[in-house]
Amino acid sequence: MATMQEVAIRAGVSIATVSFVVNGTKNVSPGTREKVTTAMADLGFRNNVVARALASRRTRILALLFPALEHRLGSTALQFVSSAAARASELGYHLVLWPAGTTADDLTELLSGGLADGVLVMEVKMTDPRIEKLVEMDVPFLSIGRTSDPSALPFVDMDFETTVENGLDYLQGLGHRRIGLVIEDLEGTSMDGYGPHIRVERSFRSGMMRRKLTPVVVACGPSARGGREAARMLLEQDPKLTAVMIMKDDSTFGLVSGLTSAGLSVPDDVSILAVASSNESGAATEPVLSTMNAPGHELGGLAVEALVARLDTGSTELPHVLLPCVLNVADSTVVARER
Amino acid sequence: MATMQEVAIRAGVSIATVSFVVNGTKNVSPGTREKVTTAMADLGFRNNVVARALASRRTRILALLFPALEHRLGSTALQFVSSAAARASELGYHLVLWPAGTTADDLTELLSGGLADGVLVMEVKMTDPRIEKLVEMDVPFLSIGRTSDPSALPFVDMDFETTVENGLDYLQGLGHRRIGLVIEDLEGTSMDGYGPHIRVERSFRSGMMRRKLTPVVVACGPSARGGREAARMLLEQDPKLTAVMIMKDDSTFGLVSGLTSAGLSVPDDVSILAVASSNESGAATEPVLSTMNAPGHELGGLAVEALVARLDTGSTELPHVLLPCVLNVADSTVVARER
DNA sequence: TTGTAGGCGTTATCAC
DNA sequence: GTGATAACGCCTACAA
Repeated sequence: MATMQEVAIRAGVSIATVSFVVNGTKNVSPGTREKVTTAMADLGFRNNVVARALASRRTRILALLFPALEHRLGSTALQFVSSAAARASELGYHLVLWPAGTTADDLTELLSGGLADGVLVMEVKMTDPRIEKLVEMDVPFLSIGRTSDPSALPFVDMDFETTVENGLDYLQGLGHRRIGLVIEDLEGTSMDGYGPHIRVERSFRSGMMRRKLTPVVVACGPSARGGREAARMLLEQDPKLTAVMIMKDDSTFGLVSGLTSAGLSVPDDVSILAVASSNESGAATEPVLSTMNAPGHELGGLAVEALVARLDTGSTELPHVLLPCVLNVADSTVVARER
Repeated sequence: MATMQEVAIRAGVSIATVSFVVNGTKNVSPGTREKVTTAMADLGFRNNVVARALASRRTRILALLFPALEHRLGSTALQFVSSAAARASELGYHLVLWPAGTTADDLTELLSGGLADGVLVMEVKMTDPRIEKLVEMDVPFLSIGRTSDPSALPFVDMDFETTVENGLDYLQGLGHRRIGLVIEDLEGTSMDGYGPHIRVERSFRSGMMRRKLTPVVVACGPSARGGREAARMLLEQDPKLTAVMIMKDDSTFGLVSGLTSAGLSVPDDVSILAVASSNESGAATEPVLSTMNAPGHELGGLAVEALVARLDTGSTELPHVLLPCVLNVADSTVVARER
């Protein structure tokens, strides 16, 4: 790991010149450029990220905050991360994942050195201390998901309203009129107030009302057991239910098995539509689930693009990107049949 | 974000003194320490990580490389990451996840600046270019998992041999003699040659032989479909199978359903033992699976400890830590019944 | 116990 | 087109 100094000496030029060719900051005559590049190659020069960061106040590093570690990184989150990393790389940035707690303390510590040029925040809650901290510290950021009042903040997010609406349209088109919704039970957890569930429930209720239908909503505990319990509660509220939308991948199997245990067949008696899911998750169940796939891939790329645009161009406009899930019909949804 | 300089001025001391109290590098009289700390508090001083890194050639950052992004981060990997992050934090380090590709190129770029003091490598393959690169660059690292010849390298890993042995003991103790193994089919993928599957298969075969039993091994494709297919293949090889060990969480449900479709009941006809799994994964199936839980939590902590020990004490000894999975008996394993 | 001053490896502003 | 040369913010002998 040679330094610029060493390269400069070997190339017989000044250290400044080396810097110019490394960064393309200024015009350098083909001759000296040649000398410098071969010197770099000979010495195996690698620009020192830390020194560069100190001098230029930019690292070309993007930090992706995720309170990970509390629940598993689902396949949609992974899609998001991976496409974000890819896009960042294309744009000349590096993406690192920061397993920061939900609190904002140790976050401060790292950002204060300018270790990252910008920050992506995942798993945003309706009111999120991290966001507040970022605003306070004046660090360029972009959130995936929205706080309760996101109008003044840059974000990309799933368009839950449209997603639910499309889902209801689809199910209604199949003749379903008694439709239930299963969402995750996050009361009392650190994820209480988490946006998606709230937005989905709200959209579901209003969408059903608008259709003159009665919304049946159930909160679902963890894992398969939670799903089975949800099935029981759903049937308790409406024994004649013919369709269920569920936004909780790890409980979907339990839901199916709960319905089956109750003597109902999926999809013949009850259709199931998994929301904010993926083909991969859908394939894990039998029958293969019809899903509304989370646009994790697109959002990841868009998030990075928006953030980098802000960084590179200094553009100050606030990106507000909303993408709905896209319907993928498989084997768990069929035409409604009265019971 | 005040600088040390500013703090020094406000406290009426030299910048060096501030540095001493910040780092505890030297003794400082209670009086001046007091002045400095209040000055820091007043100004909201935050140590600049980048500057510190440049001057001291250490960042107190640990990079965790994972080729993530190719398959989802399972719950055991997550356990690992989260406990590693926690332990790092306790030891005064920060853990960042680096979604580096399997290749070693962009890895070089970041490490060359000394951005991370040390590196943890996950998902190590039998022969791994990243490891080679790290050795070449002389970056302190520790791998989770082993290359094919790890004797000269520091690692922590699951003890697959013991795990399989214990699993076989347990099943044999229940009277099972016709036991199958399902492992992931990684041929031709970038994970081909990946250690765990190879080690597990090897241990299984030799363990069965030693018991004078006939090993039945099946490679399993992705998702539930793969599991069903695996069930078919297993029964094809031995229709009288009474137990199956499976190391592939996302296909376990498919395995169960495949066996069920074949008219076999789990666990009455066939016991199932999920290896390198977790209670969480086990609960996602019906019946709840007996599992051999991956020691992800312990390994995460140990990995960080070992790496930090090497960093802080300059200790040069090579940690070779092996931990077996621990058996958790649930509802999918019962006494063998002849068919 | 505290202060002085010379780096750490780049970037960037001026001159030339 | 190139080359000095201050920063960047902190660490750390070495002095005092």
